[in-house]
Amino acid sequence: MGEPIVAAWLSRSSLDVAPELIGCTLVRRFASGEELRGMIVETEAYTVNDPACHAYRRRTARNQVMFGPAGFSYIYKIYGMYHCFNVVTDGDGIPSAVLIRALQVDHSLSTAVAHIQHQSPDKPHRVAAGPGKLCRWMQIDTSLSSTPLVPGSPLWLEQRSPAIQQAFDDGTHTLVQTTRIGISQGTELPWRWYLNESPAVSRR
DNA sequence: CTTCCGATTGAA
DNA sequence: TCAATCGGAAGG
Repeated sequence: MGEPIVAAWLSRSSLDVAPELIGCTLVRRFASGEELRGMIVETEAYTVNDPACHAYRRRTARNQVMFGPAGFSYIYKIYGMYHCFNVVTDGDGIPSAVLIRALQVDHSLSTAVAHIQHQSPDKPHRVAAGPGKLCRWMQIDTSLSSTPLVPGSPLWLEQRSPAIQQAFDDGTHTLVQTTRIGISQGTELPWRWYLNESPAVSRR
């Protein structure tokens, strides 16, 4: 277990938070007490005055949580069959979020039940290599939207471990910054980041 | 109300 | 390259 990420740390521009979330851990906790973990290896930032942001046009029932304070989940259904998980960032009244696009899973930490529940055609290291895939693997759906990201909740975040931070510091881990995927507006904005050394990045 | 289409994925 | 599949958002 790492140090929990608190709302204050997320209360900054999504453009600052998104790259810093790489190497951090997303934790999914079930009512049974079972937990699934994955290291974040790919993120995208969405912010104000960003035509690709769901909150660009107006406040709606779906995107309202993005208008509130940082530290909550924003989860939506896409293409009628997948879900996407976001972390709400920045101050109250500033709609912005970071889309978590891929997790690197350490299968030695996964429990037997978790293995049974995720039947995926992919190789094990790719089970969470994409925003829709990570939600499928962690069993995340819209019922978990607007959840506070704090320990003991169904979802929370943990800071980079000392070992991971060291890997960034000594250059073993490097970040790639590029343009976002799957959008039709704001395509020129370089607001996607991924861990170059990870095999779990959705797309390069 | 009706129409359109998407912050995706996996198969052809 | 393209279909699956459906809820939210836009348009009339």
